Amino acid sequence: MRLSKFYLPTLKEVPGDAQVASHQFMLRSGMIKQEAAGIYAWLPLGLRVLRKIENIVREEQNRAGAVELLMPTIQPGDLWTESGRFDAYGPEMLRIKDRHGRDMLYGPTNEEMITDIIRTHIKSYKQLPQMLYHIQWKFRDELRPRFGVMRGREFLMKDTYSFDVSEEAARKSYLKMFAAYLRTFRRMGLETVPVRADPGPIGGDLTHEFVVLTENGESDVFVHRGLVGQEVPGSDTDFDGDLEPMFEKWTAHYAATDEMHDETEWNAVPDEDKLSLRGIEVGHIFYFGTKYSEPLRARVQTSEGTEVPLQMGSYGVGVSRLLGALIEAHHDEHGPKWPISVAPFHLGLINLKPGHPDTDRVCAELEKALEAAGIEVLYDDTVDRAGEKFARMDLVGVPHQITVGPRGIESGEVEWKVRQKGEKSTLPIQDAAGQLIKVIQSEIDILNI
RNA sequence: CGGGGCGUAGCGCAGCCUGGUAGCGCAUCUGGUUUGGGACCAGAGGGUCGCAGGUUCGAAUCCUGCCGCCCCGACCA
Repeated sequence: MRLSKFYLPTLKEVPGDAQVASHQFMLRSGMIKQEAAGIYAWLPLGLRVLRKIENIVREEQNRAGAVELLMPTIQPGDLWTESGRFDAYGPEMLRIKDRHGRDMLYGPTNEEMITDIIRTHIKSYKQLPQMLYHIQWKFRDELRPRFGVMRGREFLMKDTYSFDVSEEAARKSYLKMFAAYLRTFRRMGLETVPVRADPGPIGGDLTHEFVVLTENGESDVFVHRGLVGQEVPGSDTDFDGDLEPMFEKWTAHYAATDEMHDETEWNAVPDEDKLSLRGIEVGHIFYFGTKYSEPLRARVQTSEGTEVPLQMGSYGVGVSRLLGALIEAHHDEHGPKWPISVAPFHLGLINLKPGHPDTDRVCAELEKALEAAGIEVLYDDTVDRAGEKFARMDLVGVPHQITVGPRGIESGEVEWKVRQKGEKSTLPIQDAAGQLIKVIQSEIDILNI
């Protein structure tokens, strides 16, 4: 991608109303533009990252056996009256009336609708289990949106719903998602910890939050050190197999958010194993039994011929929130440091002297060779000053950056900077592309667990 | 929703107290000098001063109402 043809409105100054690093960088690097409190337009750069995150989430859902569908953002109020949540949900739910005066709403979640979709066609235990998900925009009219996309009112969420005939079967579905989430976040270069969670308005007894540990997250988290840095389930995981050992391993130690914190249990943890940090919740999984299937009359016949309500669970990932969480977890004073799997571009190519024939030629050749190998290149072909180009590339946060100028060409070299490490070195022009392809490809492979 | 603050050019802000028809920095455009880590000189364009009403000869400035946005708290993916 040539920068001269890309819409990348970067800002030198920090917008006044952005408090946290991730919000500031997202605005400054031209990823998003605020349109109202908690409502953002996704500019080209931001959308690239959003899509990458979305795709990782999608791949891992598919791997775990969930099937994608797409439900509407606007829902009829009827379904929510049926479940009793039309009144129970409160002012967080954006209610709308259509031209006929019918109650409609912008969906804050989809338990009712998915149950409606399932109940129409699923009548037998033989059709179970079912696990469906979609990645769709949600709206929750928060009292106080803040921190940019980390607490927006409109946000992109992946929500999965599982349907089983029995509690034991439902637990298996729950564990599939538990494993899928560990893989999903790790593939984005995030360290998350599953913590005991508050069921909240969705309800249920078996529930975990997946929390990214950072310095300035939203909530306090109390975690046993033993949970950090454990190996996540591999790509060879048999999701239909026994996931209990995995689950035990990840829930063996104490981990809770402040609202579920138990001082007595916490005090039993040896001091040297206590990690008291801030966390950002990026996923939340629930098993809630028949909470919705009962009122919505979603039932199946068992092998004994009796009729039972479906056992359900729901599983959410804050896709848009992950952008904020990722920047909070990986940045320095100049900008984000994107893990390669979610970076908007793999590599930034800086042409120090556009118009200089040799420099232009070398840049074009590098761009072509890299892109042919599947490397996503942001080629800065503008006539801006060098300093501005470097600062802007840092703001974009590309993992790798190469700089090409007449001086380097004379000595047959290009400068190569690795953002994560802040290291600079040089590469011979002749095999610069080849080496970069190898390095980037291996980095991609490392995260592609 | 309780408490606090702020709305003036794309962004960051001054001017408001003490009314006289809008300014600074960055960004943008033109010309020139520069050019290897956020340049310099000269010039230019861009604003119904959040909206509505009131006071006044005259309102960004004073008064009233409304809207929007931000912060703290309560609440939450």
